[in-house]
Amino acid sequence: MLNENKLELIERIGVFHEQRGMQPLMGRIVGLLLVLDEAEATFDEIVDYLNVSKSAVSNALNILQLQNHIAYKTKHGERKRYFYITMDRWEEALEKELCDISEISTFMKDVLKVRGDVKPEFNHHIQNLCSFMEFLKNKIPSLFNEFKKSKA
Amino acid sequence: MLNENKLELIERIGVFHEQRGMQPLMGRIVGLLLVLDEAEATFDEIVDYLNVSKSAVSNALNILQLQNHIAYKTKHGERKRYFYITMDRWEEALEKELCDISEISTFMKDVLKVRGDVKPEFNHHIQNLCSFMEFLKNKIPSLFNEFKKSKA
DNA sequence: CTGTTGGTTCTCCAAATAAAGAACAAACTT
DNA sequence: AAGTTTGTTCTTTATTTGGAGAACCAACAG
Repeated sequence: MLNENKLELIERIGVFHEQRGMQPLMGRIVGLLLVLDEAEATFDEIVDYLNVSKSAVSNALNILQLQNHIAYKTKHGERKRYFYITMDRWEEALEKELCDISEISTFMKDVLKVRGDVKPEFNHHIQNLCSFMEFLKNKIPSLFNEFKKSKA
Repeated sequence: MLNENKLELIERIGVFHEQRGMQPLMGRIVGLLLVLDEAEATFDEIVDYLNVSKSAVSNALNILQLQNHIAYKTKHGERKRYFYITMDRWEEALEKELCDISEISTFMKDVLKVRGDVKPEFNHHIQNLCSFMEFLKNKIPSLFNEFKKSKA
């Protein structure tokens, strides 16, 4: 059993991810795998800790794997899968998030294409937003670099 | 009536926002207000263009206003409201989005608090993620500045 | 005060989601 | 070959969501 702190934190993490489009159980599994000291759990452990059905866990784990949020390893002599969060790739995940946002500019460009010139100021704001998105996207790698340097 | 291009673009914009947690009609209204040459529409126009019920529009418009995505103005001698996207504040909106993401670090810090030291490497990755989030958050204002300078 | 315009609120319903549970299957054990 | 472990898949079900439609209301017009 998990203590109250951990349980509550799992729920918070669950809700956070839920609000970004994950289905509820997926977010909770992410929370669980973050909170467990060993940072991993088997299928059955997940079922027990979160008190949900096997089918729900099976489904959630598969989606999480497809989205590269988790992976699993096996241990010698065991058939069980040990699922864990691919924390070593947080940069990738975060970069994806950021690029995701800057996807706004792809459709904003299309907005500009279909808009007439009745509201030049409005159009100009859209232009600016697009430009900034470009700017930001290009900037991301150097942000990571700069960060790494500041750590060294 | 809107042409095929605009209609399709409205749907794309709708889906984009839907995936980030807006209810369907809200996203479509945002699309409509972006795509219309006048960049504004009355309540009834929205009902007609999108072919939905007044109740749905009323509800969606209220939420969009609460979230500061849209606003309305009135015109002399008319009672009608002209709703429009507050495009002049795209920086604010974007900054909010970015801060929203970096909210990850608030619960990641709590994760570190409850985690033991069994997996120091895992913990270290979390540390790094948190640090980068801080770094990014602090960097946002100077990114806007740098962008403005590059435009001038 | 009666009708009209512009919008809101309330009740109901259809569709989508997400999970339960049971049956199933593959791989390994004995 | 009979059972166990480790999941998966399929069917059913409870809950949530999102929008329709009608009744309602406030402001103004004649």
